[in-house]
Amino acid sequence: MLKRTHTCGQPRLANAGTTIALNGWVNTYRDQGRGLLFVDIRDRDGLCQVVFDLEHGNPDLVQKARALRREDVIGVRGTLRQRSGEPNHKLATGEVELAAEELEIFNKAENPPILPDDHDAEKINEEIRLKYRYIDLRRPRMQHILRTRSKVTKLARDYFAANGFAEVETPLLIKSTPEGARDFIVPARLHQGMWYALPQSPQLFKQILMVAGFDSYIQICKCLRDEDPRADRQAEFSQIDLEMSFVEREDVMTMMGGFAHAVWHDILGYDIGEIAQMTWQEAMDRFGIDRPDLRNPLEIREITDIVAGSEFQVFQQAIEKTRAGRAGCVKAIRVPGGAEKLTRKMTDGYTEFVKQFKTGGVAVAKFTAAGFETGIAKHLDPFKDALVARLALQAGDSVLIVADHWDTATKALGELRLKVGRDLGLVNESEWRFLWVIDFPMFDWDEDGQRWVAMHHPFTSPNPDQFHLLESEPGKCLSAGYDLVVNGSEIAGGSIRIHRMDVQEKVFKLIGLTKEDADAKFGFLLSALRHGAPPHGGIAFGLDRLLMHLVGTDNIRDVIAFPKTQSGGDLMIDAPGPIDEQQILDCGMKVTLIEKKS
RNA sequence: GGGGUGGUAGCUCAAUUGGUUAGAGUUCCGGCUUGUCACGCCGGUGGUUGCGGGUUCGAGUCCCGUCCGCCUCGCCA
Repeated sequence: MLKRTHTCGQPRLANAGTTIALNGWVNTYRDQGRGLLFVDIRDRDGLCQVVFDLEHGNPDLVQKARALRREDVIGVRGTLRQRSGEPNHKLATGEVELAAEELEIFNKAENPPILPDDHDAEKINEEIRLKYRYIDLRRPRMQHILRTRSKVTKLARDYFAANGFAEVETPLLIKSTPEGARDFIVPARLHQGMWYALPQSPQLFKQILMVAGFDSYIQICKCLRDEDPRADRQAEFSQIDLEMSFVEREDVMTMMGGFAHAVWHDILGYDIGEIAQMTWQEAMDRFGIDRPDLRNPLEIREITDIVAGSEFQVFQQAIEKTRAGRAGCVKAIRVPGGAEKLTRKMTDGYTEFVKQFKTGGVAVAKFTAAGFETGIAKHLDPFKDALVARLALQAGDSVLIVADHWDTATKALGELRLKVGRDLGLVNESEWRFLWVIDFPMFDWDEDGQRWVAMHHPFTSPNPDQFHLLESEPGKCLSAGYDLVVNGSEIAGGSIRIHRMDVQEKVFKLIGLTKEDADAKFGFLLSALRHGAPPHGGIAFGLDRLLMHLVGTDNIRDVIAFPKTQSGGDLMIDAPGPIDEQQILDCGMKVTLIEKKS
């Protein structure tokens, strides 16, 4: 085999005059006639121009090279020389070329269905790219992304190892849990009729590792949740998972903040500085979302108290609503200069937009020196002075108003704020705005189930000063959870855990888990808590989403080597697929599909 | 489970109101071409219009069903 002496991105003018060899794929070829042929050879780190000509090579060599086609795999040996033509400044190797003296064709390639060309890739149907993922991954962009991913995981191992963390693997075949996402399940052949579940996270195992005295644990692991994917969500995803003993909230946040700092510094050369903190309540009030994008200057203000006396039916009806113990509300966004910037077509679109969040629409009014104009102006005029003060209105602004249940209005305006910000170009895309969101509520009231559900997960501890609310007013009890948010995206989330059994039992009871159920599902955890559990807490960093930010993509499939589609399929290996009858029988089962109702 | 959108040559797209033999660029194949680098010039191959049914003298186009991709709501402790 003709082995390489360099990779294709390496040759420089300083190497000119030496004999080198390259291995790689034929990226393109440019045949200039019988005596001269250019071939760009590509490997993981770049392109280098190879020249076949009659001055350096013999006629047989040139003839052999003329048969080369895109994606053939070759080895070339020859003399590196300065280009006699113009240098190509688009290539790192653009000043030199390899004058070929020897060519080995390792493998002729069939005419490729797609080419590994970043220029084309944006246009190519993703379905085709996923089917031929081995060609798509040859693209420089994809090589860069997956190598960045590798750098990040190495950085994580180095950073946490330096801080005394031990990497411990937790099992993939575990037991189904009642709370949370739908589990992927696996039949247990040796226990016929019984099932394993694949882990949604190593949560309970890492807590038990704390009880087991490991003190500080890290794992870069796969997590599996059988729920519908999104652009930034896959059923199978990776996280950097850690847990620490003898710590309080700030200790975990400091440790993880340090990691985020290291990642942005080492990968992007960017100093993220001190990470700000904000309570969940403030985030919801000002931004309508628990992961605010602070690059967007628009803010939400509640005006329920101001318009409480309004005769406007929409306001009245909203205020009279109650749900989950919260009164309905009227909230507004001031859009600076909106009177001119927001067209009728846009504001009509906004009403359609918010309907998907189950609210009726958006009321719009312009504000001028003379007062409110258009839309619901006449309903706002009676409250003009108070509204001007509350919203800091200036002539030329617009106000967007939603009146509904508290959670509906908050969600609708939170999403609308993002959309208006994008539409008007208010977001500085080159900025990084990090934020810790803290003081989450322990529980959400589930209207359908008429019970409390854990907002984070049921092992999250209340904040130290909140224990007394656990039984008296669970709805007001704040947790010791924390989310790390960057540019409106949650990239890490965790909490201080409950380390005392009596507290854990109270929480289970609150979320409607009977003692028997709790013992059956989590008996091992309760037992562990009785046998010397240290105060502990942890956090998990979403590796895929982290990479999306670092490489600048809004498609999670771009940062996963072999991702799945929205229907959970792998188009390359054509999974999922059927299994042999015998495989089913081995598990003591037979399969009967329930017919879909039409 | 709901909403939206798309599927035509290997790839990216076009095709008027339902009307001739479904076109173009590119890949590929052949020829030409000694300084190109998204090389260039000439010629050629290439089609179950996702699949199944229906309406019609006639369907890529209209209707019904179905499969697949993407976006999204629900969901994601």
